Amino acid sequence: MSTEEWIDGETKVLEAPEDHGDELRLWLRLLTCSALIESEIRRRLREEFDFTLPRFDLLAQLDKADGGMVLGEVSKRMMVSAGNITALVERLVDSGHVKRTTLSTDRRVQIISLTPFGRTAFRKMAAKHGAWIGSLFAGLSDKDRSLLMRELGKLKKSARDALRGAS
Amino acid sequence: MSTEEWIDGETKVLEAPEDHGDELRLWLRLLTCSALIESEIRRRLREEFDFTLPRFDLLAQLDKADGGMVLGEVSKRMMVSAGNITALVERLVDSGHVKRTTLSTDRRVQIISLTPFGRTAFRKMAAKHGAWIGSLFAGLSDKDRSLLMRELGKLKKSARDALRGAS
DNA sequence: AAAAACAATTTCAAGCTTAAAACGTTTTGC
DNA sequence: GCAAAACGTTTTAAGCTTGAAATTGTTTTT
Repeated sequence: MSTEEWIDGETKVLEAPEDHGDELRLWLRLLTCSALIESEIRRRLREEFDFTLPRFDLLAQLDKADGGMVLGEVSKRMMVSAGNITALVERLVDSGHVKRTTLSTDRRVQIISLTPFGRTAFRKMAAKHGAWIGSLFAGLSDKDRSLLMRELGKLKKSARDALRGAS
Repeated sequence: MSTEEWIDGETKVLEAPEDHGDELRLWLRLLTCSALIESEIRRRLREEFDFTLPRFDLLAQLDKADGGMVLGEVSKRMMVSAGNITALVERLVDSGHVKRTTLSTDRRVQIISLTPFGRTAFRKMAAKHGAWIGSLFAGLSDKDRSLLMRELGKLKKSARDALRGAS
């Protein structure tokens, strides 16, 4: 075996890893973690409160914002399409958790907010939700958590940067 | 302020952090990362191949398994309900990517596998898919990736352990 | 002030997802 | 051998999700 051949072999391994195997495995594991936790949260919300995760998420957005929120803002924060929000809000209004008003100065704009009933219901669920998440993450030390937080921050930035570049 | 009060205050902070704020922020960030990456992958699959992510994922499972796969196995590996698979497979059979056969020794069991067309189509998409993931993760160093992999491994274990304990 | 551009939301069609019930099929226990 | 339990899959009803087209309302141009 000549030196050239050997170096070429190494070079290929080092400089042309075009299969992205590491990244794919990492992505798959990230997805597994999300799916595992998310499906458990969905199950418990349904069993204990007869509620769905999208409904809970929307209420959570409204609980953070006082004075209500414009539909478009809800859509952006929840990272779902605008059309999605329409039906979701419709059902939450029906069930009495949310009320909607049209902005008087711009009649295109819908503002939604929690009803007192909605706020009470949300607070009750949120307390349990926090405990569930707590128990699912209980196997991680403080160090693990802060490490994970930091690394996910880097990933978020990496993905956002890639999106900016692509669009 | 008495010593008792002061210690009690500290103790509360150290031993009774019942709001789970850290864990919730971590969970939210994990979700943000998944959603960001997943929606981009969905978008590109649709734009470049007119394909959906669930269809791609199912093909990926079949590509890994040679000799086909039992429906129940597909369902478990994809972490989706059995009823979901039925319609998904139906559409993939219609589009010619997948073929299905009934196991002769147990007529309850359906085995599905890639058609040659399906395999070709999948391989083409998978190559692109790998590159997309690669670019979305490009901002992470090797060190970051291995760290993230390890920490997500711990999270996976933590969540699974919590699930075992709860059920 | 028309006309055109832009904006926020809704509607629509298609597909995904779930839990629960139903349907055949196979295995188990007696 | 046969009833009952277990199993793998499909069906069903309800809700979620999307992108694109349509609707309605506002602002900008001309």
